[in-house]
This record gives sequence, structure tokens and C-alpha cells, in this order.
Amino acid sequence: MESKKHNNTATMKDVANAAGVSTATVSRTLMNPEKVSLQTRQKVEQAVLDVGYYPHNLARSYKRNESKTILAIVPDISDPFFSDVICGIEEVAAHEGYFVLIGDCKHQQKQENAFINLIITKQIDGMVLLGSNLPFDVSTEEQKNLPPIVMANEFAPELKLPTVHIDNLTAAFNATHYLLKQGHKRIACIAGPEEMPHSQYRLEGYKKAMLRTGEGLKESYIVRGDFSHESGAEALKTLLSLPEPPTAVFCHTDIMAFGAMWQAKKMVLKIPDDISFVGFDNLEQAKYTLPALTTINHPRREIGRHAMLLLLEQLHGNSVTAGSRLLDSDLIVRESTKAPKC
Amino acid sequence: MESKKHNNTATMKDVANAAGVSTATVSRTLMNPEKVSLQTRQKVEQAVLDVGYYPHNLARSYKRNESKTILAIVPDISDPFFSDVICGIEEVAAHEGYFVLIGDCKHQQKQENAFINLIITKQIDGMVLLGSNLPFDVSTEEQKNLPPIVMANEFAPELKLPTVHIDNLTAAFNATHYLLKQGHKRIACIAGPEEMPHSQYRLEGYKKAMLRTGEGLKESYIVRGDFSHESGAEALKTLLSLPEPPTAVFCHTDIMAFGAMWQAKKMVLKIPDDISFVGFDNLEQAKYTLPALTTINHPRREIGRHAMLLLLEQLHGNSVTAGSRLLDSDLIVRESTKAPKC
DNA sequence: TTGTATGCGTTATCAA
DNA sequence: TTGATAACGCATACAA
Repeated sequence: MESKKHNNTATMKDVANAAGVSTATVSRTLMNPEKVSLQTRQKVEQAVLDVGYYPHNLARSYKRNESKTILAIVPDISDPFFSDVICGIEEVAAHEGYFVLIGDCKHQQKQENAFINLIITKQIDGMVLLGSNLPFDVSTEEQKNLPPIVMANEFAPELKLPTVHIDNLTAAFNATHYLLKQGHKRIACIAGPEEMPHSQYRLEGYKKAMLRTGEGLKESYIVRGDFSHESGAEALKTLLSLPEPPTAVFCHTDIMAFGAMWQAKKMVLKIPDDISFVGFDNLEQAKYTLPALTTINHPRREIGRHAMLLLLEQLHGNSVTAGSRLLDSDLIVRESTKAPKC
Repeated sequence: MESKKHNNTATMKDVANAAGVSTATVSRTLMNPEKVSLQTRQKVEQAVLDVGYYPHNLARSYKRNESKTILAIVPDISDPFFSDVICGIEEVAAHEGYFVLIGDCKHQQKQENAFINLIITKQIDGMVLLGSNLPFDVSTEEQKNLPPIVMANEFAPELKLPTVHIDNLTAAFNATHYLLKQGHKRIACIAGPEEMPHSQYRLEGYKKAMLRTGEGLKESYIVRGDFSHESGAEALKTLLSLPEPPTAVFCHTDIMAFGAMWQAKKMVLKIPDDISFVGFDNLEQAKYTLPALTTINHPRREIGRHAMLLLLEQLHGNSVTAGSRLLDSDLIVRESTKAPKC
């Protein structure tokens, strides 16, 4: 009585009894209806309804060695950026009858085992990685045979995984180029952490654009942030204390741009008259800053969708090559940018 | 060969062979180590490592009729509000060895069946509801025996579920009362949709506070929004066109407050000199508006944690009474509020 | 077209 | 303390 759960679900045997056939026939009716006579099929289908039968997915998964569940490994769910990507994943997963399990990596200690366990025991059929590395030893990767994996947004070429993301370099180039076209010469860059591939490419793009001008590159115009609001504000302070402060700032994320703009306004600078800002991500809020932020659109939802599509491709048995799938990302011009005063 | 998956995982039998014992002993060593002699235990543990054995959780779940997985049903993952709650859920779930499956309700058509299937087939051990209603017929609720369910944030008394949320009425009362204390008399309220319980209670709180003053309540000061930025901005326009525009506005969500403040600034009003604003939720960004928003702190993460704790309680076999668990929510005073000019 | 029998990997019951 | 064995619910190879 004790460990007995509330469990009176109808099983296949019940259906078989009700329909007066064998369980094999029931199973067949459910799996390959065409292999059973119309007559019995109807009998079985009626019986299914009568007894209120639902297939026991756990048993089914176990038997068929697939769970119809995929794992999304995400660095931080509460980051709206990631939750948008997950949203896209969820969307196509649900459409194809897959469930998505969320694995948050913030508390990394014991998670590692949990994840690998999940994989080895076939509790998941595949996974999509939102962060830039696997949550377990790559060495074990070869030992155990992993299920299909795709990366969404982040990329790590050394893992040789199918990856969907945007062309960060080009996007950053375009953003910077836009400022140059407007006549800005002193353009600064509030960059992300050095170790993040995204930051590297965005910085490359910025540099490439700057080097094409006569002005060239000024190292002091490159300040690192950590993607946070605060770091954006701090970075701007640093930039404004320069002997020749910039007239425009390209920020590697909208959040840092928000921080920087906030700081600028606190220092009673007029945006965009005194200083222009370009962000990166096109977060919801970018429309609602004052002035509205010019930024790079980052198709987060689409990234999630494509990644899941790529995963499904493999789940359906088709092979998929490693490497990048690039999604478009346009510059969205709003009111935070303007030609410099002089 | 065809349906053969990449599958060379070690099973319990392999361990048994390697250790020279029976599978029963292996199982016992894993489940109840104390019931096996030290000698054999060591043998088995060594064998486990040697053959690289990991328990097949699918089989285990199937046999034990529990999946160590819970389902979080959420109206919209990409809403930062919900993702914070999920974060809390995830946190304690992971700590207790549970996985969390995400069910987004946006595409409701087929989801209903998917969810109920998940439940009936015991693929999940319990669920936490972030929205205000079950994603399937409540009538079927009684037919099928549902696993434990708890509600997080939203509440629906008719479902008779354990629920964790904040005391919206008191919080709204406090917010309004704070404005009154500052000397405001013309205090408006930008409310949420009528059908949302949250909005109802928040409106009650506002009314209660207003009725305690000599001023009383003015229906024209209550404007409905839909929680969106736009609706906040629109609402403010409406309020400012009144013959006696308010000197302070209590908004049912930060987002609407952002919209309203944005609109106010566009109309060249000074905040808080010309008009004060109080929000509700304490979103990350509330710190970074100009001026920073005075708002009610909504312990989203904590709500998730408590809800999961409550669920675990039931999962562990302890019964839990239906009804509300109230979490604290304080008013956080920042710079968007000030005594009225006259 | 249908039924019988077997096995998936584990846990639990019963004897030994 | 340990081992044989049945059972969980389903899918399939094989026989009828």
C-alpha cells in the first residue's frame, strides 16, 4: 500500500480484452494501422476510447529506445536572450511531438553528471547547446557515443557541431560602417569579454571598418565590459575621460548600450546630438529607450527554430554536416544615431 | 542493422558478470548499499567503474513508476517574468535530482493532448503551473488522477491547488499609500486586464488606499492596459488629457510604468517633479530608467523555489493543503516619486 | 490478417 | 547475505 501510487491507467491488455483481440493486434493498430483489417481496427479504436487508453510513453520510449525529448542546455534561463531562443526551439519541437527539457548550467557542480547520465541512458534523443561549451568533459565525448547535438547562437569550431548563428563580424562591420558614413571619426567600441567568440568577431568587425578609414584604429577607444548594464555605464565613463572623447559608441550588446546611454544622460549629454549609440541584439526594450536605440537585429527566435530543425533532421536519420548556418541580421536605425556636430 | 542505434552502453548484467554476482546483487548495491556485504559491495563498485556502467534511467523510471521529471507549464517562456520563476524552479529541482520539462502554452492547439498524455503516462511526477489555468479540460481532471500540482505566481481558487504568490492587494495598497503619504491627492492607476486575478487584487489595494482619504475614488483615474509598453503609454495619454490630470500614477506592472514614463518624457514632463510613477515587479531594468523607478519588489525566483519545494513535499509523499502561501513584497523607493508641487 | 512468445533493463519478492 | 525469477507495458519476429 505504501509505495503504491494512484495508478489505475488502462493498459494495452485492457484494450485487447475489451476488443477481444490480442495485445499484438492492439499494438499493430496503433503503430501500423494499415497492417490490420478495417474491421478489427474499428473494434480496437472503439475499445481504446471505451477503456480510456493512453499509451504508456515511458514503456514505449524504453522499448523503442527513444524518448521524444530533447535537452536544451542553457547558461542562464532568466536571460531574456536565451529564453527567446528556447522559445523558438520549443515551438518547432512541440510541433513535431518532441518535449524539451531545460538544463540550466548556472549551478554547475553536480549538473555535469546529471546531464551525461541523461544522455547515456537515452532519456534524451538529442540536445541543443546555447552556451559555448558542453557541460561535461569533452574527453568522455568520444568514449560514450553522444546523440545528435547542435549549437544555437554560440559557436565553438573545435567541437565540430552544426551551428546556427549570425555573422557577427559582418553585423559589427555594418554597424560601425554606418556610423562612419554618418561622418563620425571618433568611434569607440564597448566590447564584451575577450574569451567570448561573439565578442571577438564583433570586435573584428569594428576593427575592420575602422581600419578602412584614414583615421585608423585607436586602442584606447576599445573598452571591455561584461555584458552588464553597470559595465556599459563604467565603460562610457572611461571613454568620456579620454582627451579626445568619442562622438559615437558601438556597443556589443543592447544591455551595455542601455548602461552607457544611462550614464551619458546622467552626465547631461544629449543623445544623439552630443554622442551617438549603436547597440547589438535588438531587445524588446531597445524601442523604448529615449531616444530609441539604433541596433543590430538578432533573430533569437529564428536561431532556436533553425537549430531545432537541424536537430530534427538528424533525429530523422539524415546526416547533417558540421559548421555554421548563418542567419541574417540587419541594422535597425532608430534615433540614437546622428551625424556628429563638427 | 537499420533501426539499430549507436548503443553499446553497459547494462547491469555486464556489471554482474564482471563482478561475478547476480544482477539482483548489483541492483541492491546501487539502491540499498547497506543490505550487501562490504566485500561484494566493493567488488560491484569496482565492476561498475570497469565496465563504465550507468543506470538506464528510462528502464528505472519505467519500473519504479516515477520519472524524476516535473513539468512547468508556462504561458510564455520568453517573458522575463516567467523565466525568472522557472529559474527558481530549476534551481531546487536540480538540487533534488529532478529535471524540469518546459511546456509553453502559446500554441495551444495540440499541446493539450501532449500534456495530458505526459501526465497519464507518468512521464512526469508532478507539475507547476505558471499560468492561471490548466492546459486541459478540468472535467477530465477528476477522471484521470493527476499527479501533484502547484501554482506559482498566478492563482485560481476554484482549482483548489497549493499556490505560492505575493499579497497583491496589500502590496498595491502600500504603493498607493506611499504616494498618499507624500501628499499626492490625484493618484491614477494604470491597471491590468480585468480578468486577471492579479489585476483585480492590485486594483482592490489601490481602491482601498484611496477610499481611506478624503479625496475618495475617481473612476476616470483608472485606466486599463494589457501589460504592454504601448498600453502604458496610451493610458498615460488618456490620463493627461483629463481636466484634472493626476500628479502620480500607480502602474500594475513595471512594463506599463516604463511605457507611461516614456510617454511622459516625450511630452516633456519632468519626473518626478511634474508627475510621480510607481511600478510593480521590480524588473532588472527598473533600476536603469531615468529616473530609477520606485516599484514593488516581486520575488519571482523565490516564488519558483517555494513552488518547487511545495511540489517536492508532495512528491515525497507528504500531503500539502491547498491554498495560498504568501511571500513578502516590499516597496522599493527610488527616484520616480516625490511630493507633488502644489 | 492475427496470435504467441520473447525481450528491453530494472527492481522486488521469495527462497536458499 | 545472496541468487533465481517474475513483473512493469509495449513492440516485434515468428508461427499460425
